[in-house]
Amino acid sequence: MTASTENSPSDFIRDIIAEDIRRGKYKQIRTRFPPEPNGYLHIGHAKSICLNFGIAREFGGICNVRMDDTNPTKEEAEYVQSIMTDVRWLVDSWADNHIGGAPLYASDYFEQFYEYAVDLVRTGKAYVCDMTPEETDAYRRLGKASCFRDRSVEENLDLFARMKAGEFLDGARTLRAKIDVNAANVWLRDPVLYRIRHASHHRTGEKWCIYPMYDWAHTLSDYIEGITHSICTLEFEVHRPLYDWILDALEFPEPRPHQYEFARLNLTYSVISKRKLIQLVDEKLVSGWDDPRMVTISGLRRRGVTPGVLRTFAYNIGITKYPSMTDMALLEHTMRDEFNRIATRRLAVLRPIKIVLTNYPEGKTEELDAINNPEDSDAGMRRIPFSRDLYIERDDFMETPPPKYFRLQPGGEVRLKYAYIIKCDEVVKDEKGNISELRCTVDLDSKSGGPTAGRKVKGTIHWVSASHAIDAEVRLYDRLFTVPEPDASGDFKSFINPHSLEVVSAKCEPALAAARPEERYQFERLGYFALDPDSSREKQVWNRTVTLRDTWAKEAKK
RNA sequence: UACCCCGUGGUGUAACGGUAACACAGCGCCCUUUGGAGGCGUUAUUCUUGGUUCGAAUCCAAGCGGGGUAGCCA
Repeated sequence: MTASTENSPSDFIRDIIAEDIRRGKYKQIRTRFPPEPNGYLHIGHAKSICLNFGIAREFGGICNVRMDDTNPTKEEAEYVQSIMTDVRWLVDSWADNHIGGAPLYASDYFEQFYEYAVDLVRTGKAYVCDMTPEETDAYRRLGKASCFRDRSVEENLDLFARMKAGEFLDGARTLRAKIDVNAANVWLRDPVLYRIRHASHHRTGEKWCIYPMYDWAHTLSDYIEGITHSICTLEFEVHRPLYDWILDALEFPEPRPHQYEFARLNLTYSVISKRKLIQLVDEKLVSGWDDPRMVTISGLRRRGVTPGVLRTFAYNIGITKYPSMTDMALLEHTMRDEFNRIATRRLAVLRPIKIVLTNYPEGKTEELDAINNPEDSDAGMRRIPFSRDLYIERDDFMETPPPKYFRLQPGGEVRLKYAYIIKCDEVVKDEKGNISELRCTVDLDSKSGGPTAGRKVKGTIHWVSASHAIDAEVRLYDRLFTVPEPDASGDFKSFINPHSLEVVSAKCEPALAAARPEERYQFERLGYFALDPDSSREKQVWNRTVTLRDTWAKEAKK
């Protein structure tokens, strides 16, 4: 039994919040999820969403979704759409009443950011700097003051206004905070607050040609929105003194927001960084952002992963400051655990081999009872047609089996799930020596519920009636990479798993014709499957979300 | 190099000064009309060394190891 999201999570951030509440520091908790709209959301974002929305719902607060759109050269409206789709899908009924009116945009605060910047200049806490980017870097590394550091307030005010008015070229000047050029923390060495970019912004168009930097925009956005706990990943840890400096410099009253950092998610057999995901898409190594092998939220969704799985996974991995590497097996376990409870069982044969039951009447069809979900008595029963000609899984027959193989073999018996015990009498081969069909006899008394139904037969296999089966395309997905840490050494793309997708033509039991995209299915003995959006009325397309645990595969390897 | 952060079984986490717990993975057994699920069992000098304390995974110091930052990206 795995802990579910109903258990209240506990971590160092929630401890701090609980203490803040106990001391009455804030009237209401307000968190935020601040993606930059320059790519699709991935499973690492899912961790952050579960954290921020989880806190909002546990502490009766609100979580804002805010587009951090301060760099017009990288951001696109297309991404805003995909981000909101993913957030809403993940948050759904779990916490949708804790969403703070969505989405918000940092770009909506550009005017306020500018006014605050003017305040800063006026109080002598910021100045316009004419150095080139290279000079700025060099001086910062040396802890040397810019030669423009001591400009008068009047000159700074004038220059900043003219920056805004568009009088200067890209990169010609910046507005910098006047803090401490010698500070041990480089983010305090007079960081840039504004840069000049004559570029069209996806929302403000041509209105601005100066754009705020992350620290300035983010801190002020948090303050403007009344964020209480601004939670980000570890790489922003060294920015925290700047975050606090800005709040101090503007003399904002309490209650102020506070920044806390946690470790981002690392997952074995995958790459999570946006930069690498975009490479996979651009170089056509996957079919797109929503390729079911991608750890994007859209990819996982298409693969068949549910919001509940992602939430439980987030709960299972916890929140810490230790940069850990989570085993993909934990994600897979979370899927199996959830799907085992909810998935509807069906029979499907992925790689069919035909069998003929020589002593079963030609033209006869029986309807056999089958259980929809042994883990859920409310799921009920269905009937499966049975006849003389069947398909079974190619893997479920071996001419010369290894020890402990207890499926079908020449002269051997096996039980057909929900049906009869059969015995293989003859292996029919084509001219090339490939098996074309197996001829078997049925123990007609051994039907489930029949006189010899209790006979001990070691193996039970799935099957489907040949004349009743429906055809479907099944996409068998596996891990995208062959090594646990694809980006640990060298080029991650050289570790792509060539077998991460295999497409087969399957034979499915007729009940599957009524399958619904939102429902999860277990193809018995094979794995969990979900309908792909590529499905049409004529032809279903199934995605394998994850296989069942397979202890035989392990045994066979020995 | 400087500064910051982090070190608990193979992995991820818990234990909040009172004598190491849970999950995953692995291994073994039982059960099974899914080789699934389930059940039972099994695996630990808490990085090191000092210190504080009746008592330290927990507090302090140093060392070692790992990560992050040093864009006019976020």
